[in-house]
Amino acid sequence: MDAVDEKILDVLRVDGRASFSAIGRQVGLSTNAIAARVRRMEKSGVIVGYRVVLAADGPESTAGLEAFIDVRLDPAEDSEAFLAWARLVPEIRDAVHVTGAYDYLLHIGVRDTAALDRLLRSLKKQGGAAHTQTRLALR
Amino acid sequence: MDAVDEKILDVLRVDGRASFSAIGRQVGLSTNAIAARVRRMEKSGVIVGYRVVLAADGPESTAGLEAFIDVRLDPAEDSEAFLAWARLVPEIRDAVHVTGAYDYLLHIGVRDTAALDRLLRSLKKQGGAAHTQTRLALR
DNA sequence: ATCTTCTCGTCTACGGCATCCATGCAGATG
DNA sequence: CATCTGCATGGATGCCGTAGACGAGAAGAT
Repeated sequence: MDAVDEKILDVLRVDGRASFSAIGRQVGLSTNAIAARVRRMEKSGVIVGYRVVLAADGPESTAGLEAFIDVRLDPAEDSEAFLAWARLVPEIRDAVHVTGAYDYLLHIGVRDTAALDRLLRSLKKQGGAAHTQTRLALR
Repeated sequence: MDAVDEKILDVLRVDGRASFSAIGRQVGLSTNAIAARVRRMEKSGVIVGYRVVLAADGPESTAGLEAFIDVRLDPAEDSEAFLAWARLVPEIRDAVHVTGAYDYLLHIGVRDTAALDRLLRSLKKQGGAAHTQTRLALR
């Protein structure tokens, strides 16, 4: 993580699909050097992933519904894998491993109850949640 | 925005750098068809952009101890008064009125367990909490 | 029914991009 | 001094993205 890596991240923050050669032109390095650096940051965990930003379900923009979801994972599910998955779901603002009867506490923002329903389904199907409990925010 | 577009977005939500041909393989369309659909969604504003997701962007990295406290208020306690009190306590990052068995969910950050103990005491004495349940964050 | 037109897909060709491998070059280490 | 390691470049190769030509199906007018 040096100044060049920061420059690369600056580019990727604005355009997550920027090609390695385009990044290279901006920071003054070859395509290969950029690819190697990005690979390294992906492996070391600095870069968690990439995601599309949508107008429809941005966390703040149209979050009509805010909620907290307690999640108990399936015993077979890997905790790290769940966290990695959760970070890539735009509706999930934050996911925290906590003590108590449940494993994770999720802070989420969705547009409506239909979106909440979809999120809960994918939590069980793709996230590996064995049991969930949802509490709506009433702010 | 039909079912195919949704499928494309599902892929891009998980991997914002997925190639058009890779998406095409998953949804059963040609590279060209995917590119055209993505272009259309970008132009129409459904897709705002693409961002890299960094590990360092978490809201964390501050206090030594982070926790979530479920609070059930004394029936005599006024909800608004509790909120007003909570806002003045620096350790309380956020207080949200929620549905469920408890009234409020507090997100707090303290230096150590001693500070947590002090906070819990004042919650009951000055905050008017009838019952609390604390879950430590394990990040 | 036929023709027009619009939409949305595939197929093909070509230029650009990513990847693999070889290489050069500094600085640290024996 | 020799060598190892990290990090860059440059070239070869194959995949990806783009653009244009073309076909299939739906809707509407004559």
